[in-house]
Amino acid sequence: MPASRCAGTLARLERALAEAAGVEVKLERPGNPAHGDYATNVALRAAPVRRRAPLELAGELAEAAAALPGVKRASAARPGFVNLEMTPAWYGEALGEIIAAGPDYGAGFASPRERVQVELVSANPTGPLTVASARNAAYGDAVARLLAFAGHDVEREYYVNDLGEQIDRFRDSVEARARGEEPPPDGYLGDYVAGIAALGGDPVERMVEEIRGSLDRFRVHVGEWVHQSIVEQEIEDALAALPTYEAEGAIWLRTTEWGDDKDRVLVRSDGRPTYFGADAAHILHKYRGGFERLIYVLGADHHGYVARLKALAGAFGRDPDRLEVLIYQLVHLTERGETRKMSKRRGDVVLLDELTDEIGVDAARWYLVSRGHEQTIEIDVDLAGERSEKNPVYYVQYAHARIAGILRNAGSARASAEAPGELASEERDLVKRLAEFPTLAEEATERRAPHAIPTYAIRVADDFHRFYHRHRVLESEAQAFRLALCRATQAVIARCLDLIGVEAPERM
RNA sequence: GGCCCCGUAGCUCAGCGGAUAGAGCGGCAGACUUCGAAUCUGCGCGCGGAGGUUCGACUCCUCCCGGGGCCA
Repeated sequence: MPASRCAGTLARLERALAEAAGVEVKLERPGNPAHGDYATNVALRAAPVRRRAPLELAGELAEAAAALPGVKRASAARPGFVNLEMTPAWYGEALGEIIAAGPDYGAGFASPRERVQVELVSANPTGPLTVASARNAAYGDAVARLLAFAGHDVEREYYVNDLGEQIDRFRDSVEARARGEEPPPDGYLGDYVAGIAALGGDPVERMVEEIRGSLDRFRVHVGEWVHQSIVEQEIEDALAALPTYEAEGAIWLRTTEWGDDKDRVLVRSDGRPTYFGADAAHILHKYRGGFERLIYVLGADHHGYVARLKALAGAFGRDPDRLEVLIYQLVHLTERGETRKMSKRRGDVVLLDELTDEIGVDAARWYLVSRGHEQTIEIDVDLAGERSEKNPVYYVQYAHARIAGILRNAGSARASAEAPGELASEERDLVKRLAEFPTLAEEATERRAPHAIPTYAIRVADDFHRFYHRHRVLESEAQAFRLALCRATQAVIARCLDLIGVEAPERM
């Protein structure tokens, strides 16, 4: 575990304690208020190394901690915790730092900064995007936003599979509609086919434009649209750069050397590249774009691709760990308690556009990203609309709007982070919550786990609403401090919402 | 047959080695002449099972049971 590189008041306290203890310190918020503002198990972890009794060591560390600036009281507790209580001045300092950082609070923790490409969605352009792609988009885009917030140089890519049997079938179907005929029996039957036919021009490019429109409305802005037909022109270069071998008339890559369970064919005996061959050319294309880290966002049905993609990175002489494949579990749709089967070809799918029309972009993005990506999501089609009213996203947005209202009423009144004496427990809880944000954002980024953001945002809103109900902001003795607290809370909520592609309204 | 994901409150899910396991929804009972009630307050003997590692396990390891998926 690398030591946290986070700036911030909390991280500084951790570093000071780490110096005293000789091991890394991670402070946590104890569930029990009697255990103080912060606690650490550092003595328990250090005791075996130091060959000391944990409680005794904790006692010494507590003594050292008590001497640190900002620490009001420090005590040891069985079996070896060190509990800390902070001074009002420390809270003022912590809040002041959040205000000073403004929208950049918690940002810029990437080390080293890298050029990163996130490939997301990449659904076949044979039809509109479905809710399955919606999860890919919501998750992949949130990861990309976190990486950018960290300070990386991030590009979003959509890989357009514009070759192959499905594409031929799609073109045939559109052409049939254009002639006023039914699509062939194995063709695409959805209503959108006639719409594409009416537009004229290349059906695949028309479809790609539709997809781009859907993603833009979903606030996922793809920078680079890479076509398979273009990328495949680089396959000769890829073959030259890879340690291939020939067998049974085909060209192979020994992917087993990098942990795949069998070698893979790049070019068939008849000279046509396989899908894997196209992947090789595609990866070469990415490396030529100067990316130091490649991230693929794929559905669980693609988990078999992980080993071979990483093998390609290794075969190109790159570090396989810098090619990440993020696998998210699938979205299941239920209707009247029954699992609904979808087929893009048959046209009986639930579309991304339908989902956003039904419940709105904010609720859809929140919902799709608030579950862990390794968790299957169930969407009940019947309840989707109703669920949107119950969506916690509104709870969080309401906190933001409520603060906006207070700040409007405050006019030009002075805000100051300086603590006006002893603070109420609700004020301390809120500051502590906000102080967690840099660590939380860094962990969410490193784990590629954006669902931690909405979970945290609910807690922030929770702490704020509680504070609001028990204390007046305006015309109170502590008005200046509380206005600063409001501003900091609003900034953190806005940032959380932005990281998952949700709007932060001034009014609701 | 091999591989991947998941079993936590009635439902949907957080929790990724620490103290008394938390939210939302649903249910019950309260709080608006006060900065926005889309809010707040109170009510919950739940970690699928069995071993193991550890001072300490929802968390890590093994096996079993159950659900979903991929490949063969």
